[in-house]
Amino acid sequence: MERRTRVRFAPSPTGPLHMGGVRTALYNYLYAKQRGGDFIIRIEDTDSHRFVPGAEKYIIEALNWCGIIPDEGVDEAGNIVEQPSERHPHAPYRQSQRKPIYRQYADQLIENGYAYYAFDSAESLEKARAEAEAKGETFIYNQQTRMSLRNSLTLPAEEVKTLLETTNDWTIRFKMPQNTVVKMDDLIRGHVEVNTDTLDDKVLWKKADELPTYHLANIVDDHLMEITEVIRGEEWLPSLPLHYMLYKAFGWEDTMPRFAHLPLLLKPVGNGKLSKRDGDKMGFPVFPLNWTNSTGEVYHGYREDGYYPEAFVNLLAMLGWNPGTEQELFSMDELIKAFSIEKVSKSGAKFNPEKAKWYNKEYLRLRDDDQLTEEFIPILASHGISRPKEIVKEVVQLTKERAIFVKDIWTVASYLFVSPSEFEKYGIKAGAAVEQKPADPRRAADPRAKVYDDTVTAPFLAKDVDKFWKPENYTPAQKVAEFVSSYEGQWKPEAISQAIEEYIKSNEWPMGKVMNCLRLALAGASSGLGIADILYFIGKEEFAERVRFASERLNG
RNA sequence: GCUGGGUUCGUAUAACGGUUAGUACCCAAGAUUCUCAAUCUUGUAAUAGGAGUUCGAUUCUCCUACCCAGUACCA
Repeated sequence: MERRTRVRFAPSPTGPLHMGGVRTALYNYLYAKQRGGDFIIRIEDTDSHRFVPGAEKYIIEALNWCGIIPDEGVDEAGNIVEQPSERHPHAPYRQSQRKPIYRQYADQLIENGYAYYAFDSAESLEKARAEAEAKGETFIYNQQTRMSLRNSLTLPAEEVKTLLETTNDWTIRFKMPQNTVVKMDDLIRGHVEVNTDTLDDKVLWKKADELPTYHLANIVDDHLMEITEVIRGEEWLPSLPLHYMLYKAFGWEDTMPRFAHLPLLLKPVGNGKLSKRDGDKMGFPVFPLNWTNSTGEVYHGYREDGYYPEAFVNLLAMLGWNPGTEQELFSMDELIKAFSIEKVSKSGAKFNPEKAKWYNKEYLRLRDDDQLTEEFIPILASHGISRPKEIVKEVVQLTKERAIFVKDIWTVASYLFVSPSEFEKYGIKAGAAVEQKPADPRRAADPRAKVYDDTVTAPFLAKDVDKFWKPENYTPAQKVAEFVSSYEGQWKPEAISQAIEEYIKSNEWPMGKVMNCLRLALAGASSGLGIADILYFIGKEEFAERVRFASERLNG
């Protein structure tokens, strides 16, 4: 009979969830939702030493921000469920609180000869490893070595009994069978075979803290929670044979979940997987949300950097998966429809921060103007500026195509609100909007490029001053300012633009140079919005005033 | 080292034995515009190497190289 699809995301609360983890959660979620199944959250905190306060909350909040809402394991208030209920029948969902469950399963394995007690001290094993390494070998606790170590297979039954009763640091190990080929199937990688001789006798349970290790807890919980597919990171692939053997040892082969091992997320340049350090070093977030570690260091999050959750989810979905069509923009609902685990690629995906920005740009364009305006007003306020909504909306409509993030609208339009004469007061840098382009690493910088000192001409951009603030340009520009002051036509950008152009043409001035010179006076740099657009927003008086200020500052 | 996984333009990927090897990001050029941005058009650029199987291999097999993961009483 067909079982209801149930998948789980099982993070360990050892720190903030990074984007690779979010992607794993996302794929699980998409898989479940497509099949009308359940997406479950389970916290794997069997290692108390690595517990990090706040990590669990962070994980839930991050998933929530992304719109990845668990069906089971997390309650409405965003807490891990501790008491069973109709909706959360398998509570608690935190492994540390499921402590009483596991021991019986470890015992069952011992009774049936699939596991044994091991009394070797951590020190003695470490010593054995060091000795093997000195000889250029690797020490493995397996069928070859276990008969010469201290465990219930080698010690007399009496002694085992005494040790179990009197000592406190023994473990239960899986008795990996000899020379057996484990045949496994992975939804992404296909058929994989491994000989058990290359595997070791993994610790399943530790007396010292009365807790199972990952392997035991994971299999037991997946079984009890009726998980049908395990979708997890590639780093687990080497453990898959052990997990297969465990299902077999428990006699749960009939309900064993199917497995899918996801490729890793790699750093944008160089080799290796994406790590938390990479992001801040290369200027992109690695985490969904900001995270402050115990030493007060802050790691950037996509949310705080201005990404829309829809864009973040979309870009994550496309990292290692594609629909086989040329569609790139997907809403969550579209992802749920289109997703297929078979189309997940096998190889690791290098993360491309430029493409990430592109996604956000696309989502920003898709935004409704009113909504975008609401999002921009607080940013404007944070720069000390308040304007009526209708005005802000017009600015937003005019500039949104130049922005990747909502906050960019400020960078691109700040001079519509603030005169260059007050740039310093508001912390505005002329030409900031065009200066952010990163250099192409494939192209060497031109050594002949002229270097300008912006501090000399501030708030006006030095290289533009050098190029456009010349008598043959600013004399006409000043005339245009006079013309504008007496302009009585329709107050629409198109009409204003037409009038100014006609005026310049009638005087046979060079259009481009005069316009750029004007823009320098109005915006502090020769790049930016159209002159008529600027005038439309700042008004005639301000227009004249800015030209006067520029003349005063730059002439002579 | 050993075991497992992987390898198509710089990046993400498409082509599941037959294509002029496609698309997107990036980059460049042109068009447009008062500049920049946007937009449109065009362009640069890839099957890691070597053997085989086949009428034909990006695709199947093997070898080599390189990359990644695992190799804990961590997950």
